[in-house]
Amino acid sequence: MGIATQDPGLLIMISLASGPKHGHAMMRDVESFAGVRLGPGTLYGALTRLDEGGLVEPLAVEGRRQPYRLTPAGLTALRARLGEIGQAVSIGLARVTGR
Amino acid sequence: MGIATQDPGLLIMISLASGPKHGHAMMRDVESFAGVRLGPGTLYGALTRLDEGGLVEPLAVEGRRQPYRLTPAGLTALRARLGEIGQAVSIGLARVTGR
DNA sequence: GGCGGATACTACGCGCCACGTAGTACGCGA
DNA sequence: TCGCGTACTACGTGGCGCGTAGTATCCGCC
Repeated sequence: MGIATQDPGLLIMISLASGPKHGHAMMRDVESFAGVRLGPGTLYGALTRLDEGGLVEPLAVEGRRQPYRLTPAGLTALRARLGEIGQAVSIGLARVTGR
Repeated sequence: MGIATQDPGLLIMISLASGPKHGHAMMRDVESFAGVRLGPGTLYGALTRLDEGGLVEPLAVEGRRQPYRLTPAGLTALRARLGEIGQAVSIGLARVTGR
């Protein structure tokens, strides 16, 4: 579990924030930093949606690999999202620890 | 999760972490601390699922109001969840700021 | 040189749930 | 008594998370 079973799109974007990667590399990265194993259906489905939403974009194919990177809009969206989530989480942590 | 903000269950649990509340009060609380407005279908649906999962439990009805509170299991789950999300978010923030 | 395993995807389908809309009912102030 | 806010219940729909299966390539290794 982990952030577990939800929002693969966010995990993918965090992964791409450290540089362009192809699908399989994102799987490994996400698993290493969040402990979440995304199946292929989950990962590539979310990746396609992020692409359609203009948050990530494909780079030139490298053999069997299709690399992606964050678009400027994606980076902006990620920052905003992380800020909002971080705020909600810190409020939550304050509430669960102060009792 | 939203890490998200698309996880009404998490928002509800954070709301209940500050004390028992009835549905409508959670709506207001969630909107105030997360800026997310949950519609009735979203809120009560998620609340029912949390109840079925043993994470929250209903208290005695007060007129038209049905209050809920976190169960011990719910509090434990919330703490764990917030910790995991917080870690992923801090990693993400480090990545988006260090470039 | 063929065999097995890791890599890197594509394809497909099921089921849950986020979300909106509509409807019900009570209470309160003017 | 009319309207407005409160507090829900009921219901339908589409999206997407997730698993499974299939395809193809590349790399040793004996």
